[in-house]
Amino acid sequence: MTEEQEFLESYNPGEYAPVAVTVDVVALTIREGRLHVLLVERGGHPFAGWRALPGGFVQDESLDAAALRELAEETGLRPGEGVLDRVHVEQLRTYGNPGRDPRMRVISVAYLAFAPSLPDPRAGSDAAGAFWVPVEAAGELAFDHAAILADGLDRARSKLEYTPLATAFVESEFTIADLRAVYAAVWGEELHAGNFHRKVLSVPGFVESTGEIAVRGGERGGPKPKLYRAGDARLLHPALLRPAREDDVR
Amino acid sequence: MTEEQEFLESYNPGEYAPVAVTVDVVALTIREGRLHVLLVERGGHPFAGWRALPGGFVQDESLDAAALRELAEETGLRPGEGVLDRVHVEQLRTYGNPGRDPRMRVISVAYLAFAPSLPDPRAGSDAAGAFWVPVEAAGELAFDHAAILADGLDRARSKLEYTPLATAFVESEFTIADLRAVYAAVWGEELHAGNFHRKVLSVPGFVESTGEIAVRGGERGGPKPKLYRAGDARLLHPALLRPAREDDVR
DNA sequence: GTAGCTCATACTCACCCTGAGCACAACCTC
DNA sequence: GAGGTTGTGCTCAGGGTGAGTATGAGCTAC
Repeated sequence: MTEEQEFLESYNPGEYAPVAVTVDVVALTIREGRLHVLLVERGGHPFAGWRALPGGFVQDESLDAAALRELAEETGLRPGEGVLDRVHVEQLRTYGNPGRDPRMRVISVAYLAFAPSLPDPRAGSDAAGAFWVPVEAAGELAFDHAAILADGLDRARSKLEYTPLATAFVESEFTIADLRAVYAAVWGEELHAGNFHRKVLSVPGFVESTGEIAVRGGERGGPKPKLYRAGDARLLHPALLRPAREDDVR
Repeated sequence: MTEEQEFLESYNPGEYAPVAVTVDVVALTIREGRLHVLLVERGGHPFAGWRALPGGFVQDESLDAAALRELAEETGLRPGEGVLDRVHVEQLRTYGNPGRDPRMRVISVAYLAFAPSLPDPRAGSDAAGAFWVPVEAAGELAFDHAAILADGLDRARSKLEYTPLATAFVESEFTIADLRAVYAAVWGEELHAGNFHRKVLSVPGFVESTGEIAVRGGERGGPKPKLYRAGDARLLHPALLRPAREDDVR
Protein backbone atom coordinates (compact mmCIF):
# COMPACT_ATOMS: atom_id res chain seq x y z
CA MET A 1 0.00 0.00 0.00
CA THR A 2 1.39 3.38 -0.94
CA GLU A 3 1.71 6.16 1.57
CA GLU A 4 -0.94 7.97 -0.38
CA GLN A 5 -3.55 5.23 -0.09
CA GLU A 6 -2.74 4.85 3.55
CA PHE A 7 -3.19 8.59 3.98
CA LEU A 8 -6.55 8.58 2.35
CA GLU A 9 -7.96 5.50 3.94
CA SER A 10 -6.83 6.34 7.41
CA TYR A 11 -8.87 9.47 7.28
CA ASN A 12 -11.88 8.33 5.41
CA PRO A 13 -11.93 4.56 5.21
CA GLY A 14 -13.66 3.21 2.14
CA GLU A 15 -15.43 6.45 1.41
CA TYR A 16 -12.94 8.20 -0.76
CA ALA A 17 -14.58 9.55 -3.90
CA PRO A 18 -12.54 11.10 -6.69
CA VAL A 19 -12.50 14.88 -6.88
CA ALA A 20 -11.39 17.21 -9.64
CA VAL A 21 -9.93 20.64 -8.95
CA THR A 22 -10.26 23.39 -11.51
CA VAL A 23 -9.65 27.11 -11.69
CA ASP A 24 -12.18 29.49 -13.21
CA VAL A 25 -11.19 33.06 -13.99
CA VAL A 26 -13.31 36.18 -13.80
CA ALA A 27 -11.22 38.41 -16.07
CA LEU A 28 -12.34 42.02 -16.13
CA THR A 29 -11.27 44.86 -18.35
CA ILE A 30 -12.66 48.18 -19.44
CA ARG A 31 -13.46 48.85 -23.07
CA GLU A 32 -15.06 52.03 -24.29
CA GLY A 33 -15.88 53.04 -20.76
CA ARG A 34 -17.74 49.86 -19.91
CA LEU A 35 -16.73 46.96 -17.73
CA HIS A 36 -16.30 43.73 -19.69
CA VAL A 37 -15.79 40.12 -18.65
CA LEU A 38 -14.05 37.39 -20.63
CA LEU A 39 -16.34 34.49 -21.50
CA VAL A 40 -16.00 31.35 -23.57
CA GLU A 41 -18.58 29.32 -25.42
CA ARG A 42 -18.71 25.73 -24.28
CA GLY A 43 -18.33 23.00 -26.88
CA GLY A 44 -19.01 19.79 -24.97
CA HIS A 45 -21.62 18.58 -22.58
CA PRO A 46 -22.96 19.58 -20.19
CA PHE A 47 -24.12 23.11 -21.00
CA ALA A 48 -22.96 22.77 -24.60
CA GLY A 49 -23.37 26.09 -26.37
CA TRP A 50 -23.68 28.02 -23.13
CA ARG A 51 -21.37 30.78 -22.14
CA ALA A 52 -19.02 30.11 -19.24
CA LEU A 53 -16.05 31.58 -17.44
CA PRO A 54 -12.71 30.44 -18.83
CA GLY A 55 -11.10 27.76 -16.73
CA GLY A 56 -9.62 24.31 -16.60
CA PHE A 57 -7.87 21.69 -14.58
CA VAL A 58 -5.14 22.49 -12.14
CA GLN A 59 -1.95 20.76 -13.22
CA ASP A 60 1.31 20.34 -11.37
CA GLU A 61 1.54 24.04 -10.54
CA SER A 62 0.33 26.47 -7.91
CA LEU A 63 -3.26 27.63 -8.03
CA ASP A 64 -2.13 31.13 -8.93
CA ALA A 65 -0.04 29.76 -11.78
CA ALA A 66 -2.99 27.73 -13.02
CA ALA A 67 -5.14 30.85 -13.14
CA LEU A 68 -2.52 32.81 -15.04
CA ARG A 69 -2.02 29.94 -17.46
CA GLU A 70 -5.73 29.67 -18.17
CA LEU A 71 -5.96 33.39 -18.70
CA ALA A 72 -3.03 33.33 -21.10
CA GLU A 73 -4.46 30.41 -23.03
CA GLU A 74 -7.90 31.90 -23.39
CA THR A 75 -6.79 35.37 -24.35
CA GLY A 76 -4.11 34.05 -26.67
CA LEU A 77 -1.55 36.19 -24.88
CA ARG A 78 1.86 34.75 -24.24
CA PRO A 79 3.63 35.18 -20.93
CA GLY A 80 6.72 37.30 -21.28
CA GLU A 81 5.22 39.49 -23.97
CA GLY A 82 4.77 42.17 -21.35
CA VAL A 83 1.02 42.46 -21.51
CA LEU A 84 0.33 39.72 -19.00
CA ASP A 85 2.81 41.19 -16.55
CA ARG A 86 0.51 44.12 -15.99
CA VAL A 87 -2.49 41.93 -15.22
CA HIS A 88 -3.45 41.81 -11.57
CA VAL A 89 -4.60 38.34 -10.51
CA GLU A 90 -5.99 37.38 -7.13
CA GLN A 91 -7.90 34.49 -5.67
CA LEU A 92 -11.60 35.13 -5.29
CA ARG A 93 -13.30 32.19 -3.58
CA THR A 94 -13.72 28.44 -3.91
CA TYR A 95 -16.94 26.82 -5.04
CA GLY A 96 -17.54 23.17 -4.32
CA ASN A 97 -21.17 22.30 -3.77
CA PRO A 98 -21.89 18.68 -4.64
CA GLY A 99 -23.83 18.70 -7.87
CA ARG A 100 -22.48 21.97 -9.25
CA ASP A 101 -21.04 19.85 -12.04
CA PRO A 102 -23.31 16.94 -12.95
CA ARG A 103 -20.45 14.67 -13.97
CA MET A 104 -18.53 14.40 -10.74
CA ARG A 105 -17.40 16.32 -7.71
CA VAL A 106 -15.59 19.39 -8.98
CA ILE A 107 -14.01 21.94 -6.68
CA SER A 108 -13.41 25.19 -8.49
CA VAL A 109 -11.02 27.81 -7.20
CA ALA A 110 -12.21 31.06 -8.74
CA TYR A 111 -9.78 33.85 -9.58
CA LEU A 112 -10.28 37.49 -10.35
CA ALA A 113 -8.11 39.22 -12.96
CA PHE A 114 -7.95 42.91 -13.81
CA ALA A 115 -6.33 44.08 -16.99
CA PRO A 116 -5.92 47.19 -19.07
CA SER A 117 -7.87 46.97 -22.30
CA LEU A 118 -6.73 43.73 -23.91
CA PRO A 119 -6.99 42.87 -27.59
CA ASP A 120 -9.70 40.54 -28.81
CA PRO A 121 -8.64 36.92 -28.49
CA ARG A 122 -7.07 35.85 -31.77
CA ALA A 123 -9.46 33.87 -33.91
CA GLY A 124 -6.87 31.43 -35.18
CA SER A 125 -5.50 30.43 -31.81
CA ASP A 126 -6.73 27.99 -29.23
CA ALA A 127 -8.48 30.99 -27.71
CA ALA A 128 -10.91 31.06 -30.61
CA GLY A 129 -13.95 30.60 -28.43
CA ALA A 130 -13.31 33.50 -26.06
CA PHE A 131 -14.69 37.03 -26.24
CA TRP A 132 -15.24 40.11 -24.10
CA VAL A 133 -18.81 40.84 -23.04
CA PRO A 134 -20.14 43.86 -21.12
CA VAL A 135 -20.91 42.57 -17.65
CA GLU A 136 -24.56 43.62 -17.82
CA ALA A 137 -24.91 41.51 -20.98
CA ALA A 138 -23.34 38.35 -19.56
CA GLY A 139 -26.74 36.70 -19.24
CA GLU A 140 -27.10 33.14 -18.05
CA LEU A 141 -23.91 31.20 -17.62
CA ALA A 142 -23.08 27.51 -17.32
CA PHE A 143 -22.74 25.78 -13.94
CA ASP A 144 -22.74 28.28 -11.06
CA HIS A 145 -20.68 30.74 -13.04
CA ALA A 146 -23.25 33.51 -12.80
CA ALA A 147 -22.86 33.46 -9.02
CA ILE A 148 -19.08 33.45 -9.35
CA LEU A 149 -19.23 36.44 -11.67
CA ALA A 150 -21.49 38.28 -9.25
CA ASP A 151 -19.08 37.59 -6.40
CA GLY A 152 -16.21 38.81 -8.56
CA LEU A 153 -17.98 42.05 -9.37
CA ASP A 154 -18.73 42.63 -5.70
CA ARG A 155 -15.11 42.09 -4.85
CA ALA A 156 -13.92 44.38 -7.62
CA ARG A 157 -16.28 47.15 -6.56
CA SER A 158 -15.20 47.05 -2.98
CA LYS A 159 -11.49 46.67 -3.72
CA LEU A 160 -11.57 49.93 -5.64
CA GLU A 161 -12.41 51.58 -2.37
CA TYR A 162 -9.42 50.64 -0.31
CA THR A 163 -6.75 49.56 -2.78
CA PRO A 164 -5.13 51.23 -5.79
CA LEU A 165 -6.62 48.47 -7.93
CA ALA A 166 -8.00 50.96 -10.43
CA THR A 167 -4.49 51.54 -11.69
CA ALA A 168 -4.50 47.93 -12.94
CA PHE A 169 -7.22 48.85 -15.42
CA VAL A 170 -5.36 51.69 -17.11
CA GLU A 171 -2.15 51.95 -19.08
CA SER A 172 1.08 52.49 -17.19
CA GLU A 173 0.78 56.26 -17.73
CA PHE A 174 -2.65 57.68 -17.23
CA THR A 175 -4.58 60.81 -16.36
CA ILE A 176 -6.76 61.40 -13.33
CA ALA A 177 -9.70 61.36 -15.70
CA ASP A 178 -8.71 57.89 -16.92
CA LEU A 179 -8.77 56.73 -13.33
CA ARG A 180 -12.10 58.37 -12.73
CA ALA A 181 -13.52 56.58 -15.76
CA VAL A 182 -12.47 53.27 -14.19
CA TYR A 183 -14.35 54.05 -11.00
CA ALA A 184 -17.36 55.19 -12.99
CA ALA A 185 -17.38 52.00 -15.08
CA VAL A 186 -16.96 49.62 -12.17
CA TRP A 187 -19.27 51.39 -9.75
CA GLY A 188 -21.77 52.33 -12.42
CA GLU A 189 -22.05 55.93 -11.32
CA GLU A 190 -20.43 59.23 -12.18
CA LEU A 191 -18.08 60.86 -9.69
CA HIS A 192 -17.60 64.52 -8.99
CA ALA A 193 -14.51 65.43 -11.04
CA GLY A 194 -13.14 68.05 -8.68
CA ASN A 195 -13.53 66.02 -5.53
CA PHE A 196 -12.11 62.91 -7.17
CA HIS A 197 -9.10 64.86 -8.32
CA ARG A 198 -8.46 66.27 -4.87
CA LYS A 199 -8.90 62.89 -3.24
CA VAL A 200 -6.66 60.90 -5.55
CA LEU A 201 -3.81 63.38 -5.17
CA SER A 202 -4.21 63.53 -1.41
CA VAL A 203 -3.96 59.79 -0.73
CA PRO A 204 -0.29 59.02 -0.18
CA GLY A 205 1.18 56.57 -2.66
CA PHE A 206 -1.89 56.22 -4.87
CA VAL A 207 -0.41 57.97 -7.92
CA GLU A 208 2.79 59.84 -8.64
CA SER A 209 3.32 62.48 -11.25
CA THR A 210 5.43 61.69 -14.30
CA GLY A 211 6.01 65.39 -14.89
CA GLU A 212 4.66 64.90 -18.40
CA ILE A 213 1.52 66.22 -20.03
CA ALA A 214 -0.70 64.36 -22.48
CA VAL A 215 -0.11 65.19 -26.13
CA ARG A 216 -3.71 66.16 -26.62
CA GLY A 217 -6.80 66.99 -24.63
CA GLY A 218 -10.00 65.04 -24.41
CA GLU A 219 -11.89 63.95 -27.53
CA ARG A 220 -14.46 66.64 -27.03
CA GLY A 221 -12.23 69.43 -25.77
CA GLY A 222 -10.60 70.47 -22.57
CA PRO A 223 -6.99 71.15 -21.61
CA LYS A 224 -4.13 68.67 -21.94
CA PRO A 225 -4.15 66.76 -18.66
CA LYS A 226 -1.13 65.83 -16.56
CA LEU A 227 0.10 62.26 -16.63
CA TYR A 228 0.59 60.00 -13.63
CA ARG A 229 1.72 56.48 -12.91
CA ALA A 230 0.76 54.11 -10.11
CA GLY A 231 2.33 54.87 -6.74
CA ASP A 232 3.74 52.35 -4.31
CA ALA A 233 0.83 52.13 -1.87
CA ARG A 234 -0.91 48.79 -1.59
CA LEU A 235 -3.77 50.14 0.47
CA LEU A 236 -5.46 53.51 0.29
CA HIS A 237 -5.44 55.47 3.54
CA PRO A 238 -7.85 57.06 3.92
CA ALA A 239 -10.00 54.92 1.63
CA LEU A 240 -11.93 56.26 -1.30
CA LEU A 241 -15.36 55.30 -0.09
CA ARG A 242 -18.20 54.98 -2.49
CA PRO A 243 -21.42 56.72 -1.54
CA ALA A 244 -23.53 54.57 0.79
CA ARG A 245 -26.38 52.80 -0.89
CA GLU A 246 -29.43 51.67 1.03
CA ASP A 247 -29.20 48.04 -0.05
CA ASP A 248 -25.54 47.83 0.93
CA VAL A 249 -26.34 47.83 4.57
CA ARG A 250 -28.79 45.07 5.21
CA MET B 1 -15.45 4.34 -20.17
CA THR B 2 -17.45 6.29 -17.63
CA GLU B 3 -18.49 9.84 -18.26
CA GLU B 4 -16.17 10.81 -15.50
CA GLN B 5 -13.07 9.28 -17.04
CA GLU B 6 -14.01 10.80 -20.36
CA PHE B 7 -14.36 14.14 -18.69
CA LEU B 8 -11.01 13.98 -17.10
CA GLU B 9 -9.06 12.63 -20.02
CA SER B 10 -10.57 14.97 -22.54
CA TYR B 11 -9.27 17.90 -20.61
CA ASN B 12 -6.01 16.62 -19.45
CA PRO B 13 -5.10 13.51 -21.38
CA GLY B 14 -2.93 11.10 -19.51
CA GLU B 15 -1.82 13.67 -16.99
CA TYR B 16 -4.48 13.33 -14.36
CA ALA B 17 -2.98 13.01 -10.91
CA PRO B 18 -5.13 12.33 -7.87
CA VAL B 19 -5.95 15.26 -5.67
CA ALA B 20 -7.34 15.41 -2.16
CA VAL B 21 -9.52 18.26 -0.94
CA THR B 22 -9.60 19.16 2.72
CA VAL B 23 -10.95 21.96 4.86
CA ASP B 24 -8.90 23.58 7.59
CA VAL B 25 -10.56 25.82 10.13
CA VAL B 26 -9.15 28.90 11.83
CA ALA B 27 -11.52 29.02 14.79
CA LEU B 28 -11.18 32.15 16.90
CA THR B 29 -12.68 33.00 20.23
CA ILE B 30 -11.95 35.39 23.04
CA ARG B 31 -11.09 34.09 26.49
CA GLU B 32 -10.11 36.33 29.33
CA GLY B 33 -9.74 39.27 27.02
CA ARG B 34 -7.30 37.56 24.68
CA LEU B 35 -7.82 36.18 21.21
CA HIS B 36 -7.45 32.40 21.07
CA VAL B 37 -7.25 29.95 18.19
CA LEU B 38 -8.27 26.28 18.23
CA LEU B 39 -5.37 23.93 17.51
CA VAL B 40 -4.90 20.18 17.48
CA GLU B 41 -1.85 18.08 18.08
CA ARG B 42 -1.06 15.80 15.19
CA GLY B 43 -0.68 12.10 15.83
CA GLY B 44 0.54 10.68 12.53
CA HIS B 45 3.18 11.56 10.02
CA PRO B 46 4.13 13.97 8.68
CA PHE B 47 4.57 16.62 11.35
CA ALA B 48 3.74 14.12 14.10
CA GLY B 49 3.57 15.91 17.44
CA TRP B 50 3.25 19.33 15.79
CA ARG B 51 0.35 21.62 16.33
CA ALA B 52 -1.98 22.19 13.40
CA LEU B 53 -5.29 23.74 12.51
CA PRO B 54 -8.23 21.36 12.84
CA GLY B 55 -9.37 20.00 9.51
CA GLY B 56 -10.08 16.97 7.42
CA PHE B 57 -11.40 15.60 4.18
CA VAL B 58 -14.38 17.01 2.41
CA GLN B 59 -17.05 14.36 2.19
CA ASP B 60 -20.28 14.36 0.20
CA GLU B 61 -21.31 17.76 1.51
CA SER B 62 -20.81 21.41 0.72
CA LEU B 63 -17.54 23.04 1.68
CA ASP B 64 -19.32 25.16 4.29
CA ALA B 65 -20.89 22.05 5.78
CA ALA B 66 -17.52 20.34 5.90
CA ALA B 67 -16.05 23.25 7.83
CA LEU B 68 -18.91 23.25 10.32
CA ARG B 69 -18.65 19.50 10.73
CA GLU B 70 -14.93 19.65 11.42
CA LEU B 71 -15.44 22.42 13.91
CA ALA B 72 -18.14 20.46 15.70
CA GLU B 73 -16.01 17.32 15.79
CA GLU B 74 -12.94 19.05 17.13
CA THR B 75 -14.70 21.11 19.77
CA GLY B 76 -16.91 18.20 20.80
CA LEU B 77 -19.96 20.39 20.32
CA ARG B 78 -23.03 18.83 18.80
CA PRO B 79 -25.03 20.66 16.15
CA GLY B 80 -28.47 21.55 17.41
CA GLU B 81 -27.29 22.18 20.94
CA GLY B 82 -27.59 25.86 20.24
CA VAL B 83 -23.99 26.81 20.77
CA LEU B 84 -22.91 26.09 17.24
CA ASP B 85 -25.77 28.11 15.82
CA ARG B 86 -24.18 31.25 17.09
CA VAL B 87 -20.85 30.53 15.46
CA HIS B 88 -20.11 32.63 12.41
CA VAL B 89 -18.31 30.63 9.70
CA GLU B 90 -16.97 32.01 6.43
CA GLN B 91 -14.60 30.86 3.77
CA LEU B 92 -11.13 32.35 4.02
CA ARG B 93 -8.95 31.26 1.11
CA THR B 94 -7.76 28.14 -0.64
CA TYR B 95 -4.20 26.87 -0.38
CA GLY B 96 -2.91 24.43 -2.94
CA ASN B 97 0.77 24.80 -3.64
CA PRO B 98 2.29 21.55 -4.85
CA GLY B 99 4.39 20.19 -2.03
CA ARG B 100 2.46 21.79 0.82
CA ASP B 101 1.68 18.23 1.90
CA PRO B 102 4.57 15.86 1.22
CA ARG B 103 2.31 12.86 0.65
CA MET B 104 0.27 14.03 -2.31
CA ARG B 105 -1.40 17.00 -3.88
CA VAL B 106 -3.74 18.41 -1.25
CA ILE B 107 -5.95 21.41 -1.89
CA SER B 108 -7.09 22.93 1.38
CA VAL B 109 -10.05 25.26 1.59
CA ALA B 110 -9.49 27.29 4.73
CA TYR B 111 -12.37 28.59 6.81
CA LEU B 112 -12.60 31.22 9.47
CA ALA B 113 -14.92 30.73 12.44
CA PHE B 114 -15.80 33.23 15.17
CA ALA B 115 -17.43 32.09 18.35
CA PRO B 116 -18.35 33.39 21.76
CA SER B 117 -16.19 31.85 24.45
CA LEU B 118 -16.51 28.09 23.96
CA PRO B 119 -15.86 25.42 26.58
CA ASP B 120 -12.66 23.43 26.48
CA PRO B 121 -12.94 20.45 24.18
CA ARG B 122 -14.02 17.47 26.25
CA ALA B 123 -11.14 15.20 27.06
CA GLY B 124 -13.04 11.97 26.65
CA SER B 125 -14.41 12.71 23.20
CA ASP B 126 -12.87 12.42 19.77
CA ALA B 127 -11.89 16.05 20.26
CA ALA B 128 -9.36 15.02 22.88
CA GLY B 129 -6.44 16.50 21.01
CA ALA B 130 -7.84 20.00 20.59
CA PHE B 131 -7.21 23.05 22.74
CA TRP B 132 -7.45 26.82 22.70
CA VAL B 133 -4.20 28.75 22.43
CA PRO B 134 -3.64 32.52 22.57
CA VAL B 135 -2.82 33.53 19.02
CA GLU B 136 0.51 35.07 19.97
CA ALA B 137 1.48 31.71 21.45
CA ALA B 138 0.55 29.58 18.46
CA GLY B 139 4.19 29.12 17.53
CA GLU B 140 5.21 26.97 14.61
CA LEU B 141 2.47 24.97 12.96
CA ALA B 142 2.41 21.98 10.63
CA PHE B 143 2.24 22.36 6.84
CA ASP B 144 1.52 25.96 5.81
CA HIS B 145 -0.89 26.43 8.69
CA ALA B 146 1.03 29.35 10.16
CA ALA B 147 0.43 31.30 6.96
CA ILE B 148 -3.23 30.32 6.98
CA LEU B 149 -3.57 31.50 10.56
CA ALA B 150 -1.89 34.79 9.70
CA ASP B 151 -4.28 35.31 6.79
CA GLY B 152 -7.20 34.50 9.06
CA LEU B 153 -6.10 37.05 11.63
CA ASP B 154 -5.72 39.70 8.95
CA ARG B 155 -9.19 38.96 7.70
CA ALA B 156 -10.68 39.06 11.19
CA ARG B 157 -9.01 42.37 11.97
CA SER B 158 -10.27 44.04 8.86
CA LYS B 159 -13.75 42.56 9.03
CA LEU B 160 -14.23 44.15 12.43
CA GLU B 161 -13.96 47.48 10.67
CA TYR B 162 -16.80 47.22 8.24
CA THR B 163 -19.04 44.44 9.53
CA PRO B 164 -20.79 43.78 12.86
CA LEU B 165 -18.62 40.69 13.21
CA ALA B 166 -17.63 41.62 16.75
CA THR B 167 -21.11 40.65 17.89
CA ALA B 168 -20.28 37.04 16.95
CA PHE B 169 -17.66 36.99 19.72
CA VAL B 170 -19.98 37.96 22.54
CA GLU B 171 -23.05 36.44 24.12
CA SER B 172 -26.42 37.26 22.64
CA GLU B 173 -26.87 40.06 25.18
CA PHE B 174 -23.85 42.20 25.75
CA THR B 175 -22.66 45.62 26.86
CA ILE B 176 -20.84 48.21 24.80
CA ALA B 177 -17.81 47.48 26.94
CA ASP B 178 -17.99 43.79 25.98
CA LEU B 179 -17.92 44.85 22.38
CA ARG B 180 -15.04 47.19 22.98
CA ALA B 181 -13.10 44.38 24.61
CA VAL B 182 -13.53 42.34 21.43
CA TYR B 183 -12.05 45.11 19.32
CA ALA B 184 -9.23 45.57 21.80
CA ALA B 185 -8.42 41.85 21.79
CA VAL B 186 -8.51 41.43 18.03
CA TRP B 187 -6.77 44.67 17.14
CA GLY B 188 -4.37 44.48 20.03
CA GLU B 189 -4.89 48.06 21.11
CA GLU B 190 -7.11 49.91 23.53
CA LEU B 191 -9.90 52.11 22.21
CA HIS B 192 -11.14 55.38 23.61
CA ALA B 193 -14.22 54.35 25.60
CA GLY B 194 -16.24 57.49 24.99
CA ASN B 195 -15.66 57.66 21.28
CA PHE B 196 -16.30 53.95 20.87
CA HIS B 197 -19.58 54.26 22.71
CA ARG B 198 -20.73 57.17 20.58
CA LYS B 199 -19.69 55.45 17.38
CA VAL B 200 -21.35 52.09 18.06
CA LEU B 201 -24.64 53.71 18.94
CA SER B 202 -24.52 56.01 15.92
CA VAL B 203 -24.02 53.31 13.28
CA PRO B 204 -27.47 52.21 12.16
CA GLY B 205 -28.24 48.56 12.76
CA PHE B 206 -25.06 47.70 14.63
CA VAL B 207 -26.69 47.12 18.03
CA GLU B 208 -30.14 47.57 19.45
CA SER B 209 -31.03 48.16 23.05
CA THR B 210 -32.75 45.40 25.01
CA GLY B 211 -34.03 47.95 27.52
CA GLU B 212 -32.39 45.90 30.25
CA ILE B 213 -29.51 46.71 32.52
CA ALA B 214 -26.80 44.32 33.66
CA VAL B 215 -27.32 42.86 37.12
CA ARG B 216 -23.97 44.09 38.28
CA GLY B 217 -21.24 46.46 37.26
CA GLY B 218 -17.71 45.67 36.20
CA GLU B 219 -15.47 43.45 38.29
CA ARG B 220 -13.55 46.41 39.56
CA GLY B 221 -16.39 48.87 39.89
CA GLY B 222 -18.37 51.19 37.72
CA PRO B 223 -22.09 51.57 37.06
CA LYS B 224 -24.38 48.80 35.81
CA PRO B 225 -24.18 49.08 32.03
CA LYS B 226 -27.08 48.85 29.59
CA LEU B 227 -27.52 45.67 27.61
CA TYR B 228 -27.71 45.40 23.83
CA ARG B 229 -28.15 42.70 21.22
CA ALA B 230 -26.88 42.53 17.65
CA GLY B 231 -28.78 44.66 15.16
CA ASP B 232 -29.78 43.68 11.66
CA ALA B 233 -27.03 45.44 9.70
CA ARG B 234 -24.65 43.27 7.74
CA LEU B 235 -22.27 46.09 6.95
CA LEU B 236 -21.30 49.06 9.07
CA HIS B 237 -21.92 52.43 7.43
CA PRO B 238 -19.93 54.42 8.14
CA ALA B 239 -17.25 51.89 9.01
CA LEU B 240 -15.46 51.74 12.33
CA LEU B 241 -11.99 52.35 11.00
CA ARG B 242 -9.00 51.34 13.00
CA PRO B 243 -6.26 53.94 13.35
CA ALA B 244 -3.91 53.89 10.39
CA ARG B 245 -0.64 52.12 11.01
CA GLU B 246 2.42 52.88 8.97
CA ASP B 247 3.01 49.31 7.86
CA ASP B 248 -0.55 48.90 6.68
CA VAL B 249 -0.01 51.08 3.69
CA ARG B 250 2.88 49.65 1.78
C1' DG C 1 -19.47 51.27 56.58
C1' DT C 2 -16.30 53.80 54.18
C1' DA C 3 -12.36 55.04 51.35
C1' DG C 4 -10.55 54.88 46.98
C1' DC C 5 -10.38 53.38 42.64
C1' DT C 6 -13.02 52.00 38.32
C1' DC C 7 -16.14 52.44 34.97
C1' DA C 8 -20.46 53.57 31.67
C1' DT C 9 -22.11 57.38 29.73
C1' DA C 10 -22.34 62.10 28.26
C1' DC C 11 -20.61 66.39 26.66
C1' DT C 12 -17.29 69.66 24.41
C1' DC C 13 -14.13 71.40 21.08
C1' DA C 14 -10.86 71.58 17.39
C1' DC C 15 -9.77 69.41 13.25
C1' DC C 16 -10.19 66.89 8.94
C1' DC C 17 -12.64 65.02 5.20
C1' DT C 18 -16.41 65.22 2.18
C1' DG C 19 -20.02 66.74 -1.04
C1' DA C 20 -21.49 70.36 -3.75
C1' DG C 21 -21.00 74.27 -6.34
C1' DC C 22 -18.33 77.73 -8.86
C1' DA C 23 -14.40 79.55 -11.67
C1' DC C 24 -11.38 79.68 -15.41
C1' DA C 25 -8.55 78.78 -19.02
C1' DA C 26 -7.09 75.37 -22.33
C1' DC C 27 -8.74 72.58 -25.76
C1' DC C 28 -11.63 70.08 -29.08
C1' DT C 29 -14.93 69.85 -33.21
C1' DC C 30 -17.45 72.11 -36.62
C1' DG D 1 -13.72 81.69 -34.74
C1' DA D 2 -17.92 79.94 -32.11
C1' DG D 3 -19.54 77.09 -28.78
C1' DG D 4 -19.43 73.41 -25.99
C1' DT D 5 -16.26 70.35 -23.07
C1' DT D 6 -13.00 69.34 -19.65
C1' DG D 7 -8.80 69.44 -16.25
C1' DT D 8 -7.66 71.71 -12.31
C1' DG D 9 -8.23 74.61 -8.39
C1' DC D 10 -10.96 77.01 -4.90
C1' DT D 11 -14.55 77.85 -1.34
C1' DC D 12 -17.89 76.78 2.06
C1' DA D 13 -20.97 74.20 5.00
C1' DG D 14 -21.79 69.86 7.40
C1' DG D 15 -20.60 65.58 9.54
C1' DG D 16 -17.48 62.40 11.72
C1' DT D 17 -13.35 61.78 14.63
C1' DG D 18 -9.76 62.10 18.29
C1' DA D 19 -8.83 63.81 22.64
C1' DG D 20 -10.05 65.58 26.82
C1' DT D 21 -13.16 66.31 30.78
C1' DA D 22 -17.19 65.46 33.91
C1' DT D 23 -20.23 62.84 36.79
C1' DG D 24 -22.13 59.59 39.61
C1' DA D 25 -22.90 54.61 40.23
C1' DG D 26 -20.53 50.54 41.67
C1' DC D 27 -16.92 47.50 42.98
C1' DT D 28 -13.23 45.68 46.39
C1' DA D 29 -10.41 46.08 50.39
C1' DC D 30 -10.09 47.32 54.88
